[in-house]
Amino acid sequence: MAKKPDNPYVVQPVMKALKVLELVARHSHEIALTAVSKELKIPKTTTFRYLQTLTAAGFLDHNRATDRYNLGPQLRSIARADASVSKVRELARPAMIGLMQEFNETVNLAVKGNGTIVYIDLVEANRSLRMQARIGDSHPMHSTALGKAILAFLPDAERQHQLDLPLTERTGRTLLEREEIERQLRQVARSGYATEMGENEDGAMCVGVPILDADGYPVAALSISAPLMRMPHSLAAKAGVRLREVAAGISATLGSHPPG
Amino acid sequence: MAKKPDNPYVVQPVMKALKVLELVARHSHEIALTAVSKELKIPKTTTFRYLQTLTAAGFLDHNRATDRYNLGPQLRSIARADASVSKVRELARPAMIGLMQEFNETVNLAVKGNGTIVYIDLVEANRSLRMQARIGDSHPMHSTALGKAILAFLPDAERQHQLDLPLTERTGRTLLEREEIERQLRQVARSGYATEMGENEDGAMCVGVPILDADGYPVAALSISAPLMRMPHSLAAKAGVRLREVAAGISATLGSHPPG
DNA sequence: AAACAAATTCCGCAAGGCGAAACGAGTGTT
DNA sequence: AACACTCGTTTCGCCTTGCGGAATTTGTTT
Repeated sequence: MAKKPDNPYVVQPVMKALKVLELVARHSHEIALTAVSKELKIPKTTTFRYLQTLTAAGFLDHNRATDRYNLGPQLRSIARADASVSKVRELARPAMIGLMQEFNETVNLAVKGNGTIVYIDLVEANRSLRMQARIGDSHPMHSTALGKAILAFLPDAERQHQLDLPLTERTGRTLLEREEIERQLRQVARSGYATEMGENEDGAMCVGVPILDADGYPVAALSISAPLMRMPHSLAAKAGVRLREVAAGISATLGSHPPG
Repeated sequence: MAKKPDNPYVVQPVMKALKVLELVARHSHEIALTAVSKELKIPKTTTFRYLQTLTAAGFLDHNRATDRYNLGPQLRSIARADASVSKVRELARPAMIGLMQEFNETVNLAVKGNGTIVYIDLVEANRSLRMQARIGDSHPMHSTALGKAILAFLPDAERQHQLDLPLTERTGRTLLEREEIERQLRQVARSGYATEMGENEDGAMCVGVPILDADGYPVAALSISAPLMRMPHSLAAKAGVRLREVAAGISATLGSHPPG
């Protein structure tokens, strides 16, 4: 009876719904219920339910006028985000290695999550006292140089929205006053780089800059992190300037694609 | 008990599995079973099954080494195909309108399906006797100018594979001999355009040219179709030359993106 | 080696997915 | 205008099969 007895853990409704999703996607054009049902040999009622579910989840789009389905915003959004992350990571990696060698400190790459930044790559300095992050970790925006760099270049509305979220206190130095944060962000927008001194992790500091896409939107951020003791303000400023240059190069390459 | 009683036709396992897919995708990095389970408040066993299913369908990828999951090839493939189709359609539309006005005949745009071509756009001439295709229709490759244009520029291995499939006889004039078809395709490769005279639909003809991506792969084809009586060989040749120019422009714009 | 954590397997229950059939809306045909 | 047809939607009762707690295995850390 089972059509795919390969893996006993395969959930049939899910598998069949994915086949529906795939068929719709591969059709290159909106397709109707009956056509899907016939093509996949799945009873009309069942197909109907899957299409409804996929649509409710945003993976498909239901054209009321023609009663047909095609790819939905959710899938496109996921694909776009994934492509963006891959591309940034790929473009940034060589530059990150260069920066690591230049400063002999850990270099981090992160993208914007929801109220947080998520590390998507990092190149660690070969020192015994190293920094903490792991790929996939997420930290608050307001307590990291990576987050501040992104916040400073976000469209006003979105920045306000982010700052409206509750701000967690990571260390005694974490900035929590709205006024203070906004003042710093304006400064970041002017100088082009953000610094953070023990605001996210005691004894650690970070200098970060945004990476902008063709529309000037901060899709990611690049940073150098170090123990506070190894990175005085003067060196941090120097790092900020270098980061700004490097990030500008990456942004330019990203932006060379005319927006879709 | 039901979490989303909105739509009574929503299939819960499918919906929850899609949430899992979305979470993994949004995580920007590979994620482990337990993390997904905790995040979505879905029992570990169930989450496990969904991850297995999504992986079996190719939507996720399971990293055996780290026992973590991330986006799979299927999703990327769907996204790529979709983006490609959208982009070609968008780029080609103005040119298609121009061609329609120039020749006062229907202009068609199609992509490669599996052994077939699929119409993804068309601009119809305002004449009483018009051609037949509708967006989403698919026709055999070997019996259409669109298909021949694509076949002629396919890598050898793939072209052979396509021609190995059974060739349906659409009209009395449809080419069915392997030798004859291959000879024509070589001619198409030389001249840069393909013609078809009553081989797909009695009384109708078509002139088609390929649209190539940055790698020279024929992702789509552009054609002008007309009743045989209105388009003698001499005019068809003229149309072929124009189509070649127009398609070259579209191909160039497509190719301006360095490959990912 | 023990202790822990995470992934996989097992199993019985009943939630809920399935699909035949009926219904209704829309379209085209005579 | 009435009819026939197709396609999408809804209903309903059967019973498959998905669910999740718990046990087991795997592999990682102290």
